Amino acid sequence: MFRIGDFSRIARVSARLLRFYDEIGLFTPAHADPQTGYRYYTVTQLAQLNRILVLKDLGFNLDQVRDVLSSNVGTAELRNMLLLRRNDVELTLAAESHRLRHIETRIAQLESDGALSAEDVVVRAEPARRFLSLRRTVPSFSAGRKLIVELRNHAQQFLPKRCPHTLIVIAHSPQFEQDELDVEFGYAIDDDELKINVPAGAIVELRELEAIERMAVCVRVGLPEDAHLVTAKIGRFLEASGDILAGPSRELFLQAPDLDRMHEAVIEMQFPVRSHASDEILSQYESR
Amino acid sequence: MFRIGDFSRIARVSARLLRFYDEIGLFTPAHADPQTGYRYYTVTQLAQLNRILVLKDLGFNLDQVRDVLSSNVGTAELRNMLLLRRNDVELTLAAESHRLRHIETRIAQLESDGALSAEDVVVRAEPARRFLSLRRTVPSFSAGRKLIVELRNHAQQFLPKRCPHTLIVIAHSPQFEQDELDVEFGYAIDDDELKINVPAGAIVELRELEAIERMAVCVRVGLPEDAHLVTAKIGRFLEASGDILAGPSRELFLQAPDLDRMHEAVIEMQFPVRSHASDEILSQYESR
DNA sequence: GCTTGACTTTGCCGTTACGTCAAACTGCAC
DNA sequence: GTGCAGTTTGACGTAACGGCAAAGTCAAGC
Repeated sequence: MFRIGDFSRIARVSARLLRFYDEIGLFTPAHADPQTGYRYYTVTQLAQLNRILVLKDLGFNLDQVRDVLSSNVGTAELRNMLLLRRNDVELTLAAESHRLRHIETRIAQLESDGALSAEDVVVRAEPARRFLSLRRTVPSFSAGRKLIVELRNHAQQFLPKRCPHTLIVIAHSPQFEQDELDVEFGYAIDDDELKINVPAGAIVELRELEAIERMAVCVRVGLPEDAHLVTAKIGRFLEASGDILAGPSRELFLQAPDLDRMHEAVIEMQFPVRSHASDEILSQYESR
Repeated sequence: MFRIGDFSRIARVSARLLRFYDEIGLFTPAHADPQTGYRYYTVTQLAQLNRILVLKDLGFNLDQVRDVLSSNVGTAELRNMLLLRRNDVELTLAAESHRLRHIETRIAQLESDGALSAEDVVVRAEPARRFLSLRRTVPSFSAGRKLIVELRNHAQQFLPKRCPHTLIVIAHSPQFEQDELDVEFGYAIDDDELKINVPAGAIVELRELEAIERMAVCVRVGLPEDAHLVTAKIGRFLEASGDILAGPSRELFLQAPDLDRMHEAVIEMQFPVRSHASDEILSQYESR
């Protein structure tokens, strides 16, 4: 029988932690003096404690450790938990190596430019949403603007009064095409539950706007004519980070005023990206 | 000027987070109505917020983000911070891939044995300490036991009354030698500040016991004759985890009673280990 | 038996970066 | 005026502990 101090020195665990584990019922002393409250541990408890530490090392949280130890879980379930853990660790591993590459990008930038550029480009995930849209091939962007009116006219009848929706323009043709632009104008529906019925023959079409796992995003204020500034920024970002474009870009109208006051518009430009190198690094771990 | 809800939707961060950032002074709204307390944000603040998100993405905590943004840090300092971050990320990366290998080891064990074996072997770091010892070559372990008495007799004069110390036995010769055992008996001094003077001619010698980064550890109770059980356990652990032995093993007497009651002793067996595979994985990232 | 110092107890606060209510107040449309 | 969506502050919860303080306990020395 050891008192908590001796036991903590032997087990190389702080006495505070032993008390904590006692408190949460994860690891209770073999004996506790009812008078004084003193905790007494036995050598055989060293093995128990070590089991806890091992499971913790594997990345399980204390609730899971408790479950495993109290044998609430059988072998099969334990195997599943381990497989889940492996998955999690692989994800964090991938995320961390991504992060590492970003950091190195920044260091390189700092050394060449002396400043952080491309600093307002952010990468994030974009969820899937329903999309009520029409798609056309137009000769120019300015011609495309008329499509906004057309979209509004044809879409409004299918949208309930107070249905939140966002105007999104998708550029299906590659950036620097000649004078044939394949663009899609549509409203993204935020409410997933809402029922919308669009007949087959309608001019607008209801489809799913795909989710994008990694979307490089930059906000622009003002006329679409300023878009090239943002494009250049994204270009520098891609160059620096080693990512590549992975799909048609989108323009999301965060704040869309009337057509005659477009310079007050707030537009988020979205570019799906894919990491060129991370696949290799990932396969490292996936191949085991 | 946006109210917090619109701004949060545009920036894709929760309103609660914006209030929190305001509260901690990281990101304050461009304007706040003194009457109502309503927060108002401008489009230009989107860029500021994005800068914050980028730095957070790189793994900086909010204090560091604040420092970087308030330009308390120059370019050189920022570079240093990035280098430090890179180091940290590389460490977590290495730790995670270690963890992944451990998890896979456990899965494999589970699939072959149907149970978790080697479960009470723990790997941890061992700090460097001063070591007051004598080293001999003896024919057998039982002969070695006399060395405990000799050590005590010769070491006591150099140790102050209440100096905490731990008996450690180091097996310098490989595990399964013939009948020549190179062993070292000594006391590890816990108090680093304490001055200890050992003359050059003394039988015991004061040296530094090296720190071990990864020490596989297992606690044993009772006679040294039972040591082979633990050795076998460690062996299985190494086999399963793919680690290899990386130095002389140690026996640390956690609770050393009198010589005639050795069966009550609590002994921690320590085996320095090195990961065979992790070096390759690490070099992956170190080579950039 | 008494003192002293080392040890232990409980309890409360702090950490990080937010999420989750709850009650009260505001803005805006009808 | 009224309803309702939006906003405010505030308090509490998270995971896994570390730190500190006041009070009680143990064992050894006198």
